[in-house]
Amino acid sequence: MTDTGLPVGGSPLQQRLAAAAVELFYRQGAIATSVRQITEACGLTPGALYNHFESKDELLYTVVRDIHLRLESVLTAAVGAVAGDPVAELSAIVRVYVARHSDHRETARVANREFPLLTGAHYDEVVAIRRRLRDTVVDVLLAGQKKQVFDLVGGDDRTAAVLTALPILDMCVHISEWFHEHRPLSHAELEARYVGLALRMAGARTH
Amino acid sequence: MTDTGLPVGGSPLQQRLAAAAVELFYRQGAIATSVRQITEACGLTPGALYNHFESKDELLYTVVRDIHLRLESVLTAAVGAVAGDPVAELSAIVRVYVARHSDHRETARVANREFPLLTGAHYDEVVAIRRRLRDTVVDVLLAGQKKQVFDLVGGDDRTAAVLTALPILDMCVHISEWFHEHRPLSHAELEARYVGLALRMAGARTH
DNA sequence: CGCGTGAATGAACGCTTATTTACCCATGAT
DNA sequence: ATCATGGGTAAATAAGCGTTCATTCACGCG
Repeated sequence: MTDTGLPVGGSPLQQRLAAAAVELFYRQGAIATSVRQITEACGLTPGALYNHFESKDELLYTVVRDIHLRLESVLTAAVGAVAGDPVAELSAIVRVYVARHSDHRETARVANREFPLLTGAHYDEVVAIRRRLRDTVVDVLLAGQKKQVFDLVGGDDRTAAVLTALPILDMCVHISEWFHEHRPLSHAELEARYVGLALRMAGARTH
Repeated sequence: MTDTGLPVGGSPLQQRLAAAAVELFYRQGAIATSVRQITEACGLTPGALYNHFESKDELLYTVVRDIHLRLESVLTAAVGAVAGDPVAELSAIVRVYVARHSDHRETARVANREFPLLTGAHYDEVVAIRRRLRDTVVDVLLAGQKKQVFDLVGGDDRTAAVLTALPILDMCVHISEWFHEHRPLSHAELEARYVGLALRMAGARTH
């Protein structure tokens, strides 16, 4: 199963347009990318886009939402596979995030940088997904704290868990900002190191 | 000494224009902000901007560069004040970063989000500052590793130090993305928790 | 064969953009 | 008193934007 991290729904041409849009959004941002550029990348003229998407905004929404949903689906699968063991759950979360933000950093970066451009219900929907993603980590940390396998900085309340979850996610998400293929580091090794960092941040008991 | 984190050089009107630009760039991004909006915020018409800046691009460059230089100056002062003690140096770095990215998060966010828009020599100059900022952290980690007060994840080479410095900076920098005043947390407490996290990540010996 | 349909086209729309230009007016110096 | 100048304005410019429109083209079905 090859997983490019790109949106998968819709007709073949919708997929090609979405892929071209992601590529361009990644390189120059969504605002600076014109409908002309997107369609030209598919060998079409501007008007053709409107046979497949309602507007440029709806294309952006589709792309950003699908990337988020895809991450969520991969994440819940990975966490579910080791349910009940907070250390394993946190490790799985970090591995998924690192993989997606180094391997598919174009899509990841587009989703994270451009989602604030969405408006109204579209924005709310994506923000809700992001909150669910964050809460997944918070819940794992709280469960680990309760089982005394974690020792969070700043106490054992929810605030402490949030203020540990956010930095963990921040450091993983922003791999996509600096990761370049020429770095002499395999993805597996990067995952291992970040898992180590996250476990330290959570105060995981070393045994 | 009130420090807004805003650019300070230039004539009074240049400062007002720069401050208005930062405010607008923060809320809607530099590309989506028009010269009209910037000058209107100062009670002027668009053409007036060109009496004080060569172009919109040069205004962006000035703003972004000055914010970076200001952070660098504050940072080197804070590190220099505790030179020789890696734990204190790392703590000072994190405190400066947390303070600037929660207290002055408008300027911080503008600098971090918009700097890729710069081109040519302007871009190179800002990237050079950012590299110096990063290397400051790397050097502190390496010094601490050598003195055996740190125990880095992944060994004691420079790669291990870089791969610890980047996550530490990432988590600090991106406070500006989620920090809102209504969070029930004082800046001092946020600093303390982030210092705790960073020391854990560096494997600081607890004594 | 002829028709319906989905999809692409090229041209135009109305609007906004950054920037330039010509002009005007106050201030301060000679 | 005169003049230069810095800094403002309104207006013009050229380009680009997202989007719409009438038209055409190619294809599958009765």
